[in-house]
Amino acid sequence: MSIRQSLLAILDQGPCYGYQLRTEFDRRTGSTWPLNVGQIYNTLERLERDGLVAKGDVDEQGHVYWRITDAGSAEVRAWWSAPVERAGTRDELAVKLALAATLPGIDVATMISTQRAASQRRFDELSAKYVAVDVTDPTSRVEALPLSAALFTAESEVRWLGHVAERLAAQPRQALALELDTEKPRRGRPRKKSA
Amino acid sequence: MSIRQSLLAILDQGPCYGYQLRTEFDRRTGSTWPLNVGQIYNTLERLERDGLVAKGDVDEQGHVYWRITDAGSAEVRAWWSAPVERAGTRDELAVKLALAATLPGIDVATMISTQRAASQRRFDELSAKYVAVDVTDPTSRVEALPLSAALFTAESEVRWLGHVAERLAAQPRQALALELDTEKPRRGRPRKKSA
DNA sequence: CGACACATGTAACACGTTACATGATTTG
DNA sequence: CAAATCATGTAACGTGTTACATGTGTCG
Repeated sequence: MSIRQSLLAILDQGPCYGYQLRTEFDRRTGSTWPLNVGQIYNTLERLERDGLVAKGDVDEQGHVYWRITDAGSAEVRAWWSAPVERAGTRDELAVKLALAATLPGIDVATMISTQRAASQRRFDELSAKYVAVDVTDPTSRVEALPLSAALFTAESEVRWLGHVAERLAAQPRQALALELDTEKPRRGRPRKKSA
Repeated sequence: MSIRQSLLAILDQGPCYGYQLRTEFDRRTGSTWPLNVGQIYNTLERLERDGLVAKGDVDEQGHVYWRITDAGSAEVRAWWSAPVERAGTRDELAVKLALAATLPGIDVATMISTQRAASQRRFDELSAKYVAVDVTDPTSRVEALPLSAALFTAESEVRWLGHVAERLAAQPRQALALELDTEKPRRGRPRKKSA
């Protein structure tokens, strides 16, 4: 959903052709999340299908311009004014840890420390890059934003893993482990729970 | 990729039938990320296609059991031993903010404070739930893990937004804004950059 | 000429998501 | 019987991702 919205937001500034959209997206995100050019054309077609953009003129140089529709602009306005919702988003690490903690026979402690080391390493790398940002260079300045996002995420991950490790260590080994439920439930409507 | 791996990890404990996998996933994740039952059967077919699971016996009650293959087990082992990679992951909020900061005419400050308020609200809600966890209740205990993950994420988000707001406030208004590049580049090989 | 960047597109596929169809079984 | 749960599946669709085909124009 992120690419759709991004292209739409850029097109809301004025008509663009496909390749240009890639360029614009790239310079505005510090080339942090490279975008395959083909993806642009796919997405534009889908946006057109949904009535959010329209295929416009072709200029002397053969560039195919796309312009946003009113419906598209409305969607962009909605995007800017509404916060990004995180509820319900499956986070691979969280899922993985939840399973590691509840499946019998998994060495959670090792898993956590491995992950923690990786996250810490990532944090260190990002940290080094972040302090190296040159505020006098526009390109570098733009990179700072995505960089800081990743940095905060990594830091939080490290702290969360620390927190979890602590909590888990305080509990009897495998206190959370749940065997597979081999008891075969009868089919049919279950008995009313006795209050 | 998260569902695939999850089902595989559960199946690595022993054969399960489809509906059971849903149940197992649910209880192990505190029903935090509800899984449509249909998804299970889809995913199982795809796992079978990839040779990671095999359709096994049907028991007296008509349950269709699936078992993991050696290749599947190997994949599970690999999953447990390797850290979750975050590099290259597009984060909608980060992308959105990067665009908000670099597209002219967007009120970044408002966007940030709206988002910050939403994230803070979410943090507060999760916080309340987290302190209400009853460690004596197995179900509640399991919920704590996903809850804490979301909690740390929300907290980090709030802090990041604060950080960004601060940095942005310290700069001249719209210092990052980049106009659409309307200069039409000639096609063809570009001139060598003059060092 | 050859390499390379600019530029547009297509086709296929991955995973995740939902809606729907179907039926068995049991409780109230 | 009706409602609810257990249980299996199918079909369609959404976004994102990649590989590939194709062509233009310029620089060295």
